[in-house]
Amino acid sequence: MPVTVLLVDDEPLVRAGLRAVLEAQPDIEVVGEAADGAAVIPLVRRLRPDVVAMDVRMPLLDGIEATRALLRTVDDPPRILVVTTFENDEYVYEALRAGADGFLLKRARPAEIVHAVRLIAEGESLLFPASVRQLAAEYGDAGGNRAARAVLERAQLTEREAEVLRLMARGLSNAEIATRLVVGTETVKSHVSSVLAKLGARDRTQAVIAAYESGFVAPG
Amino acid sequence: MPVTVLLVDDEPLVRAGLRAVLEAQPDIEVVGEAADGAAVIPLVRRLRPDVVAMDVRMPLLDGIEATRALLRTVDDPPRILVVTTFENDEYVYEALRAGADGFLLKRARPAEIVHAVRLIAEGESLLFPASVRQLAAEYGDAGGNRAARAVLERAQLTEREAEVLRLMARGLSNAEIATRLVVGTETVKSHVSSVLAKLGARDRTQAVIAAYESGFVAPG
DNA sequence: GCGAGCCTCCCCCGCACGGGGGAGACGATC
DNA sequence: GATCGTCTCCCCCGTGCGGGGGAGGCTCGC
Repeated sequence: MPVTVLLVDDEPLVRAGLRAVLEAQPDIEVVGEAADGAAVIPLVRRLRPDVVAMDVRMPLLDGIEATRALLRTVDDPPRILVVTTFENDEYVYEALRAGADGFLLKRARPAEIVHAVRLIAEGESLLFPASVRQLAAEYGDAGGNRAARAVLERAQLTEREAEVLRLMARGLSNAEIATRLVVGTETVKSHVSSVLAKLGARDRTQAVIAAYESGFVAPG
Repeated sequence: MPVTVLLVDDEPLVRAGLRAVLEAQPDIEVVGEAADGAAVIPLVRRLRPDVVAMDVRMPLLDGIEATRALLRTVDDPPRILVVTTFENDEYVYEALRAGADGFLLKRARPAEIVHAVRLIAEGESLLFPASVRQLAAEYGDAGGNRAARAVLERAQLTEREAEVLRLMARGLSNAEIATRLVVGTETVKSHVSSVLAKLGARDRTQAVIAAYESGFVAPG
């Protein structure tokens, strides 16, 4: 069964673009569109999409409020992928706090967009978009850590996972962490994988960066 | 030809211990001992050791001053390995600033001591002793970043290496860094290796940690 | 002119890492 | 009692990573 997607954006052009990109994939199906946040809830109830790709900045009801409303009022709500134009849009972080599962730049390449939808649909997070952070930093991002903070708030690491992340952030290898925690390396790998998935990090380096950026660990 | 080592420590017991550990190695030779910093310079001139393993806290002339004096007055000075009892000894960081090449805990296991001497002799740095940082953190290290700061001061990264480290600290892979810098991945690997060597880091994760701890990159 | 340092690229190679599965044990919750 | 989440451990497998070499071209300073 294909991944079903509902597009929510006030610009028809963007909706058309997303539709074209996504429908080119055999395993992704765009089941509906909405032009503003207010129309989302009834549509979700009727169409039951797996993923809602939602713009943040919209008239009437913005992406943040729409996200809150969705999660509050709909049973078994869809996964929410926030779409934004700007790499350092504080609305995005608000949306993540509200419960969105990931975010995506409109200028992303088609392959990235497709990848993001698939990941989100699989229940993964998409919270460490390196490209976003790079761009943000290049443009003098003064609040990049807001994103990371939102990440860890939403990450919901278990106690053990948090412990593992702390040790990763001290530079320990999986084997060293295993020794330290008196468990097998396979166990550590399992925890590390969970941490990476929850943070949306690709590798341990990115996870450690997220830990620093979020204040989960602090220099000094 | 073996690595020649001069031991400098005011405690005979420590000297004897280091000698026993080091001389057990076929490729390491202890060529002399000194009980305080003042005796070091003439001994170094006469014995020309590859490595001086030097205590920091000594009567008359401490390890910091002895290090400064050595580097100032001796041509082709030996590599200096600072030996310390305490994991968070600010004298050590002073010594690193003065020009020491690495530091070592007295409580380290023999294999680690041997390893440290060999590394130092080969011209490598030993500036990211994870064990030290771990212990320091466990004991409530409030100034652990002093060590890291000293590291980067001494690391003497080239412009390119610094650039690569910055990108590593943004979570980029070697391939991504290569694309960004418009060079080959082999080139990036070469720079990364240099960075790791200069920082005494074992892998990119540790390098990124050092970057954060030193303030080379900052969260937010 | 010549060397030193830097940047660039190349080779081989071992291994830790991370993805993708699964599975048993335990406690809490329903 | 059944279910869920967590923690634990296991398998296979591809590959990015890092160590170990080397080498050519460039600029700078002696």
